Amino acid sequence: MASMGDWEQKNLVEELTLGMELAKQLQIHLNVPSSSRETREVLVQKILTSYEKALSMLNFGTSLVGELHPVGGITIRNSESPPSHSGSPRSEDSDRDTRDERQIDYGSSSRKSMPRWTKQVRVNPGMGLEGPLDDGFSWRKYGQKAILGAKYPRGYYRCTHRNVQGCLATKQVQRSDEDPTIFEITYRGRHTCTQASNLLPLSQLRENQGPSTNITIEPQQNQLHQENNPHTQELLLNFRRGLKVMTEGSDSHDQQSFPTNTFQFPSTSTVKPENDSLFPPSMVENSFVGNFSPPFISPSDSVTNYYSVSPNEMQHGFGGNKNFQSSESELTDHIISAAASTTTSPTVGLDFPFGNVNFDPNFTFDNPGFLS
DNA sequence: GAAATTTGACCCCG
DNA sequence: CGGGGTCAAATTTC
Repeated sequence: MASMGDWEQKNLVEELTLGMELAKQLQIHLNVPSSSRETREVLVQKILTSYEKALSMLNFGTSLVGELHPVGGITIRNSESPPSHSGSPRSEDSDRDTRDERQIDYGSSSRKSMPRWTKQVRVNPGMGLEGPLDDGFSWRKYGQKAILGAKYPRGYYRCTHRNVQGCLATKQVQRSDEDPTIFEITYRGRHTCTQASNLLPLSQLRENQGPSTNITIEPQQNQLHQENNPHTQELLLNFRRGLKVMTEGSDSHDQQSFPTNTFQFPSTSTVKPENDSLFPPSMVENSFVGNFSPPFISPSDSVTNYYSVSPNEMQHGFGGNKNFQSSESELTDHIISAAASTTTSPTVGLDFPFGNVNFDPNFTFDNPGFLS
């Protein structure tokens, strides 16, 4: 594992460098009248992706979005204006893009304590559906129900590969009463399926993987707080690149233990509009999967956090160890909401979770060459 | 014909 | 008891 640190770091540097290059390109484009807006946006997008990825690399161990209390309690972050369905119609029209906010809550629940987080996505009819529509996973609808007080029915989806791979991830899509453009998508459980299609990193992985298998992710029990913050997950997803992950917990808890998982990634999405949706699948969903912060990251020595991403998940951790949380059952209800994008770039499809990403304060780049 | 969706029944929990 | 979630048979779609 130690070797990985370098590897990660190297990647981080590369990623940031890439971001810088992209920014330069954008700069150039800004001065070139002929460059299309699209081109610029593409660049912006790439830049964002690059940074997100970089952040995700360092973010792992510490950050959760905002600050979750290490142990429990409820945290609410950045609650921009929650979609005020009821109250005043969102007067802010400034941002029409798909904005999303989400809240997570680690489930208190019972048996399957799986983490659960909600994302609200707003889709603009006008725009292309560029949004993050795809979370990359394939979902199969297994139910729809009218919910009390809600005008629109709620759709229930589960991972298509559930039977085959035991992927327990599910999501619920509920359209907001008044603003049909807003969809609240609640994800439960992480994907364990391997529908990888775009595993870019594969090549890298191979090289790196030592004796062991390539990306292996084992369920890890994070006994720490819950680190899986959706943001991170999202980040991960967004870049569909995986890194590697190592985890230590080897014991699998209740749920199924997937032997080693490889990360999964989304690539195809098969989301379809449900009957209640007015829009095409433009709505999105995103899912991610877990990540966590490996226990091995020490706060003090920052840099070495290598980390990896695995959009995979470990599903234990949350519920699995009830011990750590038993004392406060509440901790399960962390809620984080993030508002992401600012009014800028209406057309950016990605939402980015930035706003809340925290760096590890201690983090330092050892690498002198970093961003040189 | 296989796979996905629809939809009412069924189940669990508060 | 009722709401919310899931199952599963029927049906539709590919």
